[in-house]
Amino acid sequence: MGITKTQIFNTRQNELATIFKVLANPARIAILQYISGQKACICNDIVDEIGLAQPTISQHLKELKSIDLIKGETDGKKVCYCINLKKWKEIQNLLNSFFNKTKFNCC
Amino acid sequence: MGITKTQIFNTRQNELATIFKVLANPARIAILQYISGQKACICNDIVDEIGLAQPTISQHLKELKSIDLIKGETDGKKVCYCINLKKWKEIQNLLNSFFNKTKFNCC
DNA sequence: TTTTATTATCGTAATATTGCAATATATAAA
DNA sequence: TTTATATATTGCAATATTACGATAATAAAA
Repeated sequence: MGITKTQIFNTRQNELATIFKVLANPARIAILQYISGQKACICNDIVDEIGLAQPTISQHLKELKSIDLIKGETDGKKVCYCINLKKWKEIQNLLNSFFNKTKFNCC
Repeated sequence: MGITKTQIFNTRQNELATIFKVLANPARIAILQYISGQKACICNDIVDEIGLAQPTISQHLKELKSIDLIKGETDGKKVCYCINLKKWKEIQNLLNSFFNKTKFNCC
């Protein structure tokens, strides 16, 4: 036990949970907010801005990439991280659809 | 180490992360969807519906209650759980605000 | 009061997450 | 080629989460 029983839930429920899980960390929220406010998005700037160690930031970026929320473009020895606008809107729509589908039949 | 460094993030970032964390589990997604589709929301029905043990469901309900997403009304020896409409919309607005504030200056 | 039914809490095992030091990798500069 | 810089990966310790059996608490029914 201790592991989430994904088998007993449907694809959409697991997909939603995965998206929420990626967003469920203040460092990743801060990274998204920082990236979105920059013209050039350089990873080391994020390390300076957020105040976590470089490997930690790198790991958070990897998790954000895992659902395509950001994309990293290699530019020499630097990597430019940016919001993936298409996926961003897609996820916003998915979450709104979840919130809107909920009806209020009781209480 | 191992603990999220909430001190280095602002209140809004931590609040968003907390909300996302509560939603970051397929069982809790399924519970919310089930509750929202019922006229009378009885905890034991949820146990039968979801397929997790009663203590596990009880714990998930507690987490959903922790951010006021649902409210439980005692009715004899049963408890009627319902979506808290006010908070539900509040959270939807908060998330949309987060998604909309993000600008796309690069890439 | 005793029994039964419903939900909550406690304790615990298994697994996941967070964060960092050390190190690896990759590319540019010297 | 060697050195310096930027980012990724590995390994590990601390903590958090998930799930459930056992049990407690509460209230209706007998």
